Amino acid sequence: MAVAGKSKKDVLLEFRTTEILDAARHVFAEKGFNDATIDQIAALAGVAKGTVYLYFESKRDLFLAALREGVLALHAEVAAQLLTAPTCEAKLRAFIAARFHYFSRNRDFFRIYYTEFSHLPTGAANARPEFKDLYEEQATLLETVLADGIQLGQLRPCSVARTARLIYDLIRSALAQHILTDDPESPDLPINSVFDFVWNGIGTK
Amino acid sequence: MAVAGKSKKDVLLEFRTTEILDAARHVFAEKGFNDATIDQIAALAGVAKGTVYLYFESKRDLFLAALREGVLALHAEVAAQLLTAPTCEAKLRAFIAARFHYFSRNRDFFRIYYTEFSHLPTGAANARPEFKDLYEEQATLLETVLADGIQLGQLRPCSVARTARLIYDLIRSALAQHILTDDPESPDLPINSVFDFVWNGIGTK
DNA sequence: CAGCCGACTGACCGGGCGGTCAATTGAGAT
DNA sequence: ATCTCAATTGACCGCCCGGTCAGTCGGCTG
Repeated sequence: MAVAGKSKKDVLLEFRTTEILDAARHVFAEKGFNDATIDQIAALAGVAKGTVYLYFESKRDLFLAALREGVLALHAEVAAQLLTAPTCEAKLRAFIAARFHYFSRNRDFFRIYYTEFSHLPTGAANARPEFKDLYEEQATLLETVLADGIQLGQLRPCSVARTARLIYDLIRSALAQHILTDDPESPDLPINSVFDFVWNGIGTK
Repeated sequence: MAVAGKSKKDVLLEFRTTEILDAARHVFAEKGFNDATIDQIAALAGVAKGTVYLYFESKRDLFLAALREGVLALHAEVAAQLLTAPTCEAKLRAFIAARFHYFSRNRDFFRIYYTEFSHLPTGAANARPEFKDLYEEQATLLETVLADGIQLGQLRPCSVARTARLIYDLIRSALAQHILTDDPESPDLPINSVFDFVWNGIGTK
């Protein structure tokens, strides 16, 4: 049948694509963008170098594809978790927890996400405007939660944009501590620490 | 006199060194380590490429020297400010303010500091153990402030190491927003925002 | 079985840049 | 004026790696 015929080709294509993307994520995570080579990625994926270029335009394109795929999955998961949280406090906690859980399962991805994200604000020549949008999307999600909370009097008034960015980066920082120190510990402790820090600050009353 | 003779040579040496370090900082800040070239740095410093190698062993060595110089100056300034602060609350505020003021005056340096710092926790092949120490030193400073505050009952108990790291990264994040968006605005507003966030959290009460 | 076609291969190319070093310069010393 | 030598120069070298493409392979079709 037509469907099966098409699907057969697609399955192979998707298999190769996944294979290469996984290899890319691993090598990029290990070496960083500049020190990773296409040869290493191809070898890990079990294909020849030329094959990589049948599936991706360039090294940068491959990197961005690996990043994009991960970011989209992350955002989908976070958004889904937010929907199930009733209160503003629960939403904030869900936002933190969802990110911790996702990245605990995708450590290689966290590495490239973390460093790439750090490059963004420098606005260097290697600026990736297409990713500004992906990140903005999440920041906006958090801003909405904050704005609602302030509206309902559950949060102290503050600059929503500024605060959202602070919380966002705070979570990244805590994630780095948790993920990058091959710490197999459950993520529940850091999740609670971060939430408590954000919600209550460090001062007494 | 001997002093003058020696000093004459030293003055030239120091002049060239400074010249090259400033140029390096600017180019590295603009392009990042990999995309910066020694030729660009030499041109900006007004010397030939070979001259750079009379003063620094390698590209990496030059980069580290530029970074180290800035970090040492920063740390000296922060430590000095901390001494003048009587209470734990004042010390925390001084810690934040000193960093904002230093980096406002050294924007090129902030760029390389920021990105280099982001690479550290990834522990990639390009790990720079010598810098772990420089950073640790500051984290320890902050930990001492926190430990004292808890001791005196001015802070809620918490994991000192973990919290110090969170605050440290929070400041970096806020600095990035302030410095990297050619925002000429006075640093006082973000300083207060960060302090308030750290001290009180976002929740009501 | 023959012939076709698209997926895959990997030797090769070219450019870019870190690093070198023989040649040059010029400021004192004699 | 001439010598000396340290500081400086910039043409040059060689490596590395992203990207290419002529050739191979294997499965499907008639």
